[in-house]
Amino acid sequence: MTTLSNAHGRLPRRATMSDVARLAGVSIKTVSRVVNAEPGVHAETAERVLAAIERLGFRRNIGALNLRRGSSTGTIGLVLEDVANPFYSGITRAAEEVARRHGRQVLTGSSDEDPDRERELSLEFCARRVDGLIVIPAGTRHGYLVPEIASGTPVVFVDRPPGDVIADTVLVDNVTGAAAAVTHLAAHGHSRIAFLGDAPTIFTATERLAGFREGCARAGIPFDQRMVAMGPHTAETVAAALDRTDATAVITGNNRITVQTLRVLAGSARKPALVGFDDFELADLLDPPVSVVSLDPAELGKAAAELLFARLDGDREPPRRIVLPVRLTPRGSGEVRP
Amino acid sequence: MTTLSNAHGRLPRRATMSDVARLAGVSIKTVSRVVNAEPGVHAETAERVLAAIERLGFRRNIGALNLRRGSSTGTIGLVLEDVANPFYSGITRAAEEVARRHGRQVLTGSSDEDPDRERELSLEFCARRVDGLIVIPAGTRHGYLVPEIASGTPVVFVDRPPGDVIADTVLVDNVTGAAAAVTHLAAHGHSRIAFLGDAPTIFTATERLAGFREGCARAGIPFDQRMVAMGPHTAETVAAALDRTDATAVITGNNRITVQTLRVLAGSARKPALVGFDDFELADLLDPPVSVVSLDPAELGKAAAELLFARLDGDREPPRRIVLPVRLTPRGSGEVRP
DNA sequence: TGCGCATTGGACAACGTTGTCATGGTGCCA
DNA sequence: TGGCACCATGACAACGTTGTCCAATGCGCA
Repeated sequence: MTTLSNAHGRLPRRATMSDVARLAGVSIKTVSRVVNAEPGVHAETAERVLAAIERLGFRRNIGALNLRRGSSTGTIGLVLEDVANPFYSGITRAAEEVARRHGRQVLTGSSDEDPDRERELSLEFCARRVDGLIVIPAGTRHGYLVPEIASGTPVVFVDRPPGDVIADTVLVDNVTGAAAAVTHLAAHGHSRIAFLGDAPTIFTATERLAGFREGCARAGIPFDQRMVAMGPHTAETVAAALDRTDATAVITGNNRITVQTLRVLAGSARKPALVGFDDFELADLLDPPVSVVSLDPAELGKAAAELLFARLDGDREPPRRIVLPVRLTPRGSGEVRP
Repeated sequence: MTTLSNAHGRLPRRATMSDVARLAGVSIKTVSRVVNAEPGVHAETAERVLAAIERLGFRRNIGALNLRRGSSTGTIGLVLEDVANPFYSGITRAAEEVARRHGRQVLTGSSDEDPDRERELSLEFCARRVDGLIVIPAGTRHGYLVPEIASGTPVVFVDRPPGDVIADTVLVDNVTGAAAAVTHLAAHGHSRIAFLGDAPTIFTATERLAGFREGCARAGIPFDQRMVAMGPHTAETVAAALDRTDATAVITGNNRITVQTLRVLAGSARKPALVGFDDFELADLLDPPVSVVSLDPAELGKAAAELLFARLDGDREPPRRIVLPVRLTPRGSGEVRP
């Protein structure tokens, strides 16, 4: 049992090849050869070097290696809104997985929907010379990335498209999904359907609203602005929106809003039909089980990362826009009769 | 609208200070001065340099900077089990937050409970010269980190203690928590209580089992090995365990098992009382609402990161072991009568 | 005119590593 | 014994940056 601490004080300096070389009585280059398992080192010498490495706890400095080799840093950057949100952590995990297969590690950062923070994170990642960048945009202006991409750092945008530039983007089919939700509810007899969406500054929010309108039109339901409440949402705004309408059904614009709404409804006598955008754990165990329009976030993350690595592998086609289909999963909450 | 791509082919090289200097007609050092806002550069010269920087899309290479300065790389590493699990992504977010306050960025990696992967990730982070490491151990042997810590990379273990070394650790009070769950159930008249825990190789699993035994003893319930099923768990193993016992109440050992159990129970006529370890979103909206023993993962992440940064700020005290209290949150599922 | 001084710019080394090339020693064969 | 190939090892430069130091220029002032 070893005690891991520096209670003795004085911050030590990490051993370098130079230290190892001195201890082993060889040149730096020989140490390098041993570390890289290059041939041409006498077995006995290698032995001595390895002993010195062990003794000093030497570990090769990857930063210096990257500088010297001028090659990949073996990292990619991932800028998202909030890792603690299961939607984004699902994306993170999938991206991490793909990165691992390609021998890369992942730098993550949460922007909290703050465009400045998104920019700051992205640019700092670039300054660290990540091999590529996956960005879930918080802002609507991404010109700041032009020089980065021009300099060879591929960028893939996920879930929302970039503003004022054209670049690789992976989206989900928000419009079709929201329209499908309306169609589903209409098929169950609903005609007074409320839509609780996120802030209109957020791409997915307006897309889903557009899908809602489209669905209403197709179902012959006149669009009524009073049935729409865009976020950001708190329990109060959700409650107020529901009180304001006589809706028999509600479509919620993302997983956070769905949860807010479920909480509000739990404390209310009203039981409108409900279809949420984004799936969430236990949705099937609620009473009634919550119907959702969803896509596995892992698919988004995977698609984005694979697109990124295709670029890193030399894909020079014009920017792609991938739109992943969503799936309506009826579970009960959308079938409640008016 | 700019198209961000390299459709023209040929991977470009990033501009360096040397390129900027050539374009601006000055020496490299002058560029450095401008970039670092050092005094002693004629305004007009600085202007030229800035123009060149802009034109070339130059961004200072942080790797080279760190090498030269020999200082901090401005990163910390976080090795966890699975970012997609809300418990760990909560820790991640909190650690990220603290890191941000200290001007650091976070490298994350999921070990998937694989000790080799944990080791690989940790050592690679060290090779990248992270300023510190936060590890949620998958394995039980951590001697491999001794040289790293001796070389000045502080390491903090979270949620589970390290094996065969003594180091900074942040845990939760698993024993007390599990015992409290038993006490709670006993107070509601239960004496046949099952415990579904994770694999006994996992520290928290055995601790919680110990707490379970302690709680039984205190409540005067004879401990019965047949009431215990340790994981890993699937829907089948959970169902089998429940079928095998005549338990009127169940304690589940972590958030995954709780969810598995809820699913199994949803398809069953039995409605045992239930107390889960770890809170989870919507636990309060299930029917009945699920009682839990829990701690906000953010508190764990925050405590760990703060301990790490205390070390980085020069704290040389002997290794600390912080045990955070857990809280029993009765919500209904634990009150079901036998 | 000569001197000191402030201002501005540049040469050079170094961070830790590896690629290129050179060197010294050994063994083999004619 | 001379020539040669080969093995093991090392010297040096370079990656991109900054810290240290020195040089050149221009100014004020005696």
